[in-house]
Amino acid sequence: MTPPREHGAATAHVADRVREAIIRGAYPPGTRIRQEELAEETGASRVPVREALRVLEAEGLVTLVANTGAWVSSLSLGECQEIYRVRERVEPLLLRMSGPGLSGPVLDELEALAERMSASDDPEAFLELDRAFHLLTYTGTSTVVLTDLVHRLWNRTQAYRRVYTRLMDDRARRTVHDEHRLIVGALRDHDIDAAESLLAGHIRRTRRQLASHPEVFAAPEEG
Amino acid sequence: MTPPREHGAATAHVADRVREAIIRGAYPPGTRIRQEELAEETGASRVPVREALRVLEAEGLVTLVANTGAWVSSLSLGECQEIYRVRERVEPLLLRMSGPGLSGPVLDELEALAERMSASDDPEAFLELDRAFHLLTYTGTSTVVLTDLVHRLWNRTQAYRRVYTRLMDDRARRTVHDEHRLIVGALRDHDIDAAESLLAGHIRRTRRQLASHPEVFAAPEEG
DNA sequence: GCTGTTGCGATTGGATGCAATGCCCGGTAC
DNA sequence: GTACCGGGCATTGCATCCAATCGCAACAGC
Repeated sequence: MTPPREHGAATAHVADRVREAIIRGAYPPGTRIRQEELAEETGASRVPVREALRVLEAEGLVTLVANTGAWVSSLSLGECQEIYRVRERVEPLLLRMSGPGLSGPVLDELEALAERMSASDDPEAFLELDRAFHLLTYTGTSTVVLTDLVHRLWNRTQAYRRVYTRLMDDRARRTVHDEHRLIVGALRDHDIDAAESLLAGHIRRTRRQLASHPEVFAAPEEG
Repeated sequence: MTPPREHGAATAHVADRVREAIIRGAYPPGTRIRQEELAEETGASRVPVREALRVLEAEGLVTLVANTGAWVSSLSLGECQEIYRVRERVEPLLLRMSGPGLSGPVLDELEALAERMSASDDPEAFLELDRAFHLLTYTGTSTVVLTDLVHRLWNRTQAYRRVYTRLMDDRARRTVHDEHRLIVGALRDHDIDAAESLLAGHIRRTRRQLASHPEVFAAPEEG
């Protein structure tokens, strides 16, 4: 039943699994993570589990307290705004580097994603397609530092986007779809300046909307 | 001789020590890091050493290869340029948030640092004072995400700044000093827009100068 | 002389066991 | 009733031990 994994991959396996679970929403912010549990679930011992937790801590996804335990990181509204402000500055740069490298088929796929998004009204689908859309716009470059940074920023805020998504009204959704279509259009036109500034505005607007919903950051009741 | 450290701090202790050594230049890029050696040096066992290496890997300071070993990370010219481009966008933002929080005494200290820098002509002193200067300009805010990001970007590029510093001629140094003084001036005037754009130009110029010295990124001979 | 191979030593990866710490709960004093 | 204290248990932190892997060097074949 347990496929024999290769030697030297246990830590990465555990980290990948937990990261994925956090992003997927299976482990919401504040969730306690117990080493032994994780070890059992992943079929590893506690040593690679602990290394994985250190990795996730450095990524900002997990918070470790010495001699006490590990929890899925929570963000305050302020910290989340900080991340969005960084994204406002950094993602347009990444888009600038990526845009010229996006092939026709990828642009078609972006358009399709934007279309599917506006067709569906399931918040979880919105969340997933939105993420897929933006991250796909960043696949036109092989820059590693910048791409990695942006992925991390997305990961850290994913849980809060998930909650916020459920609060969006039709008008807010419409605006997002419009912006997405405009961004694809600018990319098609090779108007990278326009794409960059559209994206900056897109993120900035989202940040401000998020700021008007502080209830997103209320710590959920223990249950 | 070995002061009894508190329980639960071994990993952090090892990580701090290695990070400091990398920044100080004691471990240049490409240096092999052996677990047992480190364990002996720090008085810990290999378990916390391995956790520390994972942390440093996530910070980009160390490169781990499974079943093979750990090395101090090297940057290509391209990767370094990437980091500088990120810094160009992100540090002005941090300065914007920090500037209003800088007290009079801190501004005086910044001026003193800039002065000491232009007085000395030792490259190592230049390096250290430059770092101290910029990081001090970021102490006026309690933002944690952004501050941490900027520190990491500085850490990853420190080794290359060290090499480049030795290649700078008088004109290049003069320019740096002038820019530093202008930045302090703008901060004193509470002209945050000016400070931001001066800083962006400062980083951008450095990036371009660095790009014209690709020899900085040549892998040193094995020794 | 050069190339491919095989075995050994060095090093890393992971599991287990024990020590240290913190938390929770019951008890007690006020 | 509340606040403080102490002990047991759950959990984490770390050291030791063993297995897996890699690199290198000696050797055999051509």
